[in-house]
Amino acid sequence: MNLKQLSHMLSLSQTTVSRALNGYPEVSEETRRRVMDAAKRHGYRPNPSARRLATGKSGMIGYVLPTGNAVDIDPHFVEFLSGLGDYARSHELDLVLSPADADDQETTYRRIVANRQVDAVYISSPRPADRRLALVNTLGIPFIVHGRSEGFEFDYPYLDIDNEGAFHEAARLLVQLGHKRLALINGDDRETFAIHRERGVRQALAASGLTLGERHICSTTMTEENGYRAARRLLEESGAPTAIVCSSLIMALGVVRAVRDLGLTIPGDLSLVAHDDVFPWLRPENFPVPLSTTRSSIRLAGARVAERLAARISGLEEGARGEVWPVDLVVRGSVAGAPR
Amino acid sequence: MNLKQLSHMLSLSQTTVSRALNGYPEVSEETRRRVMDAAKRHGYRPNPSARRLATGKSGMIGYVLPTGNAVDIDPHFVEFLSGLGDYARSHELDLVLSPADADDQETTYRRIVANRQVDAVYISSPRPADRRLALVNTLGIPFIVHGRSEGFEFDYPYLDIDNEGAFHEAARLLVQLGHKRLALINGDDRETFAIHRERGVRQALAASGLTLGERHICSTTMTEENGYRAARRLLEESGAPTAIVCSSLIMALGVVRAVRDLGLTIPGDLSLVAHDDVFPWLRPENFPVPLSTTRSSIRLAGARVAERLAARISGLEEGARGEVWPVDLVVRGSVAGAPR
DNA sequence: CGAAGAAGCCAAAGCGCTTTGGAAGACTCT
DNA sequence: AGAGTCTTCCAAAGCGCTTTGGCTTCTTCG
Repeated sequence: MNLKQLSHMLSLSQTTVSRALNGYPEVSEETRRRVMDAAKRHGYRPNPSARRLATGKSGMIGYVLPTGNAVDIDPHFVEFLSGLGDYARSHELDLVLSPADADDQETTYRRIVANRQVDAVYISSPRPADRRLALVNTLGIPFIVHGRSEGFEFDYPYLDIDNEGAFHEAARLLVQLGHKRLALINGDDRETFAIHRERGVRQALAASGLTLGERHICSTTMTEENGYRAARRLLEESGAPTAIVCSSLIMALGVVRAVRDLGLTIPGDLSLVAHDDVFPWLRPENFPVPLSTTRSSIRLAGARVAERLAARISGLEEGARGEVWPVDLVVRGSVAGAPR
Repeated sequence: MNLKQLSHMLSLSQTTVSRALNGYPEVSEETRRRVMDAAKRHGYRPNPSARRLATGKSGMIGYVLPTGNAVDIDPHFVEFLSGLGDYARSHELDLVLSPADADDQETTYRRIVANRQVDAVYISSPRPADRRLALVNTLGIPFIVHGRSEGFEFDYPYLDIDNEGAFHEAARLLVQLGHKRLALINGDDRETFAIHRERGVRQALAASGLTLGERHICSTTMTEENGYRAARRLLEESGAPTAIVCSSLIMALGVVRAVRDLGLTIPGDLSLVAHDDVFPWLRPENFPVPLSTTRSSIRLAGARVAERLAARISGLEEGARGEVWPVDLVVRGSVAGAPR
């Protein structure tokens, strides 16, 4: 059942039927009702390929997926996706994943824009002066950044959590508990979120006249193993930290293992706070010692990003609105006063 | 630059240019070269929307993503995706994720097929007599199942690992080590993979005249917490198992925690084997006691599925070929002779 | 009463590609 | 030489929608 047949059946022109269906004003209410009715009765669905060719709109949103043998997709991605799906599902919005060589995403961005494959894209894990951002900005496709970049002349729309504030709070709490030697086990410090977190910790320390020792900061991919290694190194050196702030629950798993291996205890010998993106399959309250966290649901962020992308596509949202979500500090058993 | 302009520029008809570009034989080699050359020089790229409207082919593969408030996407998904991306990237094949209400995926399948949004789909985590399978089979869209179903009249193309064999091996090893009371902490037993694993364990036990006690089998979503709960229940009852086979590394995390909480040790009091899908961020060799596993890279499976989907789209693969990958049993420190 | 304006509809021209059904010329064969 | 067969190309008809420009008909108002 296509437009031609439907309009024939109604003894109307394709123009009128098309307009009736798409809510244009040049058609009487009565006619519109008749058309809508017939369309529903016969289960008419406009052919997206045709609509697309005519309008250039695809009704899909895009994400360029960095891949490569040495590239691992972050497990956070799947939670973000859940949220995105939650929104997209109810709006018949599909997501196109375009895999790209992690070292050359530009080609892919250009392709999906030139081909008009998607109406909008989102960008995640941005870095300072991220080239992708500059690119999509000049390409002129609607976009939203999940996270933030730095060092651009122009503004851009984004959704981020208050990483700096969150880690500031976490560090401040630890300082208040008497800790003088803090360490930060961070994610990849080429990414903005990690920079913000470090900044938050440093500022909290500075506020009490403390500093983050040069050897008291690590930044690596967020795996259990890297968490373990970092913690071991930190804890085995002289002047070991009495508190650690950690960028991910998965790394915290490694920290906990290291602490155990060294015969130490949490929070007796070491206080630990980690960031929790809220995974359904790994919860901080279930750590051997319930883990204090800075918490923010990445899934909700996914839903919000989808919502805003949809709004931008339909022109409801414009400009470079940035949105920063506050982060909860949830105190559990893994923190205590500094040992002496 | 579109076909019209290009053909004008070459003083050829659109027909000829189109055919030259698409490798049809009705065009002389010399003309073809001229056309190819000009196309490359002017960076001509056929408009996919137009091609799509004309041919009905989209050059994309699809996946219906079950979503919902109570639905969590499995973290395995991201690894599978990495593999899929590895292949797809080098073939300019995009993946369309169509989020659907987990309880009504049929509508979405029908939509993407009717709209010809994708050229092929894959189905994951199938259950016995899975309706999605019957559906795509009748809808006539090329597909591949990642995993297997059971109880259908028809054959279908799939890629699966030898779950039954893997768990058979694991259980057999434990039995050989003298364990008489085994337990299985499984995934959701409505899914075929879980059924196969259970079958494998049961058969290994049966071969030695043993059985899997009714209360020695659990099946739940694969989270750390569920692993913990299952293990606690198992280990606190009288007649507790001396060995556990576990369907996921994440659950195994919970098992290890439970063992610790109860003051027991691995492998002294309990031997443990888990299935490892090979996550970059959580590795069995880094468990407190290196974990024995049945190992199979889900990432490689993703790449293979993409490859086969591409083959099916281009007609290189036909029929209902099933492919079952063997699984490695990797023995590490977490297994030992049964305590007495 | 006639002109101007609004409302409601339509025919047809795109969008940019593929594919059908020839047609013209070159070549082979009897 | 004439019939038949390839080879190589082309014009035009789709694919199914949106949108432009215009044409009636009906109101409204001086």
